[in-house]
Amino acid sequence: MSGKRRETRRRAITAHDVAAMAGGSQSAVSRSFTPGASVAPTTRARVMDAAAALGYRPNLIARSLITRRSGMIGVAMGNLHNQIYPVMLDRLARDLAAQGYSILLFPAPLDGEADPEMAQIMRYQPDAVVLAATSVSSALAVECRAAGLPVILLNRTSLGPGIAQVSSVTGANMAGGHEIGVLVAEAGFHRPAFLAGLDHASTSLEREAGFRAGLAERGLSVHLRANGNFNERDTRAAMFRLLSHRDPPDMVFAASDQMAMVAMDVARTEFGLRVPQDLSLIGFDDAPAAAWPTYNLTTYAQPVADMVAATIGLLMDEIADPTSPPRQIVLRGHLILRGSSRLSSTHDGCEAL
Amino acid sequence: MSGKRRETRRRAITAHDVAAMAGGSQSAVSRSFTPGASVAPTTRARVMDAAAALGYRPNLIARSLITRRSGMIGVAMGNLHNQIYPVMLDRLARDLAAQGYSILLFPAPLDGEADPEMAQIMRYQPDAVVLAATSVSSALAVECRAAGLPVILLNRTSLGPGIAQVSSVTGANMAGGHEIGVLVAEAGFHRPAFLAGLDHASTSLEREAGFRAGLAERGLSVHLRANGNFNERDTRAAMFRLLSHRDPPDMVFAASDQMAMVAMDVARTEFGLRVPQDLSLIGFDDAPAAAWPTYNLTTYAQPVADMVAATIGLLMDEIADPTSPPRQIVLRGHLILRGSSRLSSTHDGCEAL
DNA sequence: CTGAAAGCGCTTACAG
DNA sequence: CTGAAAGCGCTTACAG
Repeated sequence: MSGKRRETRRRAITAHDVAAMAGGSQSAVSRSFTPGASVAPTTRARVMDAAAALGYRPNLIARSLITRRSGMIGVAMGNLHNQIYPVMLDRLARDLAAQGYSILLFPAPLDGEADPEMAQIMRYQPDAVVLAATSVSSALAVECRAAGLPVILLNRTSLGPGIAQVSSVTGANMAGGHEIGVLVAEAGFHRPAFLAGLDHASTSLEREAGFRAGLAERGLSVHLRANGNFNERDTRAAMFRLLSHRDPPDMVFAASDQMAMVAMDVARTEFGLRVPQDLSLIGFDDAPAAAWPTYNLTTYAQPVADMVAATIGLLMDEIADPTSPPRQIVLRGHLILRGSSRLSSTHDGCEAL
Repeated sequence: MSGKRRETRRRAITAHDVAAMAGGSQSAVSRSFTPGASVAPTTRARVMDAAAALGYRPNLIARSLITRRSGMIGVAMGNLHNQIYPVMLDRLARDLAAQGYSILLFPAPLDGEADPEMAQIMRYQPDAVVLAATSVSSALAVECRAAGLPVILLNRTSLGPGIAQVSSVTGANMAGGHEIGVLVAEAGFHRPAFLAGLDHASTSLEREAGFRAGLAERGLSVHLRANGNFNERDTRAAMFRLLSHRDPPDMVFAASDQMAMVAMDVARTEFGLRVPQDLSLIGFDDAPAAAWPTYNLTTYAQPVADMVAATIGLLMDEIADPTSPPRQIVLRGHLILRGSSRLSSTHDGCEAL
């Protein structure tokens, strides 16, 4: 009768089955599962009993076709090897689950264009999209938003045209870099170096800009600069160049903890330097390993929990009203002074920025 | 006319719109997007032109309702703080994407029961489920499989009843532990300790069993044992207990690299021990940080790429034919001798196991 | 409070 | 090769 393919995947239990068992209509079953719908309590009870007996749960795919709400949030994430991202993803997934949303994960390339794959994700009709990867173009983000699909950039901002047209949540990259720059200058360093990430990444650019501004305020400037590009290989090479320089740096500020840790390994192992006696190192993020005694890394801690909370807040607002104006949220973190740097904590921060 | 709610989310472009523009039926549009469907090349060309002009892409939610294939794979993952899991997830996501599948991510609790949340995921009708967390019960896995939903356990096996009813992919935990046990005994250690993970986790149990067997073959046994439970706090406490013992271990084999690294930090920082002169440390996984010079950790490398490939292979087989018998795949890795342990590499492996 | 009916956007026999 | 029609499993006006 039902000329099924040879698969034995048994036909799923539907609302009709429950209706038959409970002695009601399919509509009644649907209403019983809809909070606030008008059903007699006795009817709902009968339906729920039947549903429990049959193991019925409404099919969310079918529901989303009619409600135009999938309950899924597309998340694009590139560099899962940088500890801070799994930490964010974990938090995001748990907090979204608490609100009844699920994550459709989209692995973005580390470099290059991710837009085609991104378009594929949209075919699943996510209720919103979180972009925590640099490889999805700002242009696409702007386009999504124009089409009424909420987009939140997490730990990045949009550069270029349309910059203010899409929402973002970031740590205080500029302020953090600035605070570090000021402290470094005040601590008496003379040859500060910046270990940059990818040059098109807002995180790296903003941290560098803040760092340079902070140094400049105290009459210092970046002595050396090299690109680690947020990956291990380039970071190692960059550190080799910096430390092989005829006039090597006395401190290195890395655009991420992940790079700072690789930098420390190179300094210690390949150049026999003591940290912080011979070289001070500072990172950014407060990745879990930064606190491990072996690294004991001075770093500007990003407020991950707050960032995720803000992301979800924006998400919910924009889902509720797609016309709500985009917002750029910048959340202050705090500097954590650890043993990898000779720095005093006397500085009182820089509220001015 | 179309009494939309106040949201301005503009009506999506559908196959009807494309049909109207291309001058054909909605069926023709659908066929044009279905590889191998019978459409005249000229018709398909007209449709594709119109689709491109309108920016149309078939709605996968609607498609999956009728095809009963969602193209989504549910992935339950618990401990994203253990580096090996993000690495696996990244690989899994990229390899699945290459086959046209997307990941619906489900953050499993680190301990306790994840079954209710798991049931929620199933409402999205995933084509299969990958469980890489210990908190989803084997009972649920068996149940899914009975219902025709393919389930693959990744980096864990099913314990208890129904053990052979669900597919799994693991590294050679037993063989790896065994190889380490034999080498440790041959290297002349006298007081080996085992730093265990969660006692209900198959990974920890199998690695321990192998280790004990290897030691026993050479007339040695585990001198001390403590539970780190795969988290930092318990691991630190466990190491304090082991190293404070009146007769402390001369080597520690940890059930994961993540624990081994915490153990190394405690040994060095809190007890002033030199590694490996005063204490040898061995881990399991070959997490990225294990190779970093600071840790330079001897470890049994899990073949992550192979494990992911095998998982996808099983997935595809079981999706194609849900009646195909479950398989348990165990993939050999290899021991990587690094500086954290005094071990010789003369041992020739243990093919017998 | 309830059921019959329309419809979400597709795929797929079915009959030309 | 093509179009009209049924139907995937739901939600939601609509009329009782």
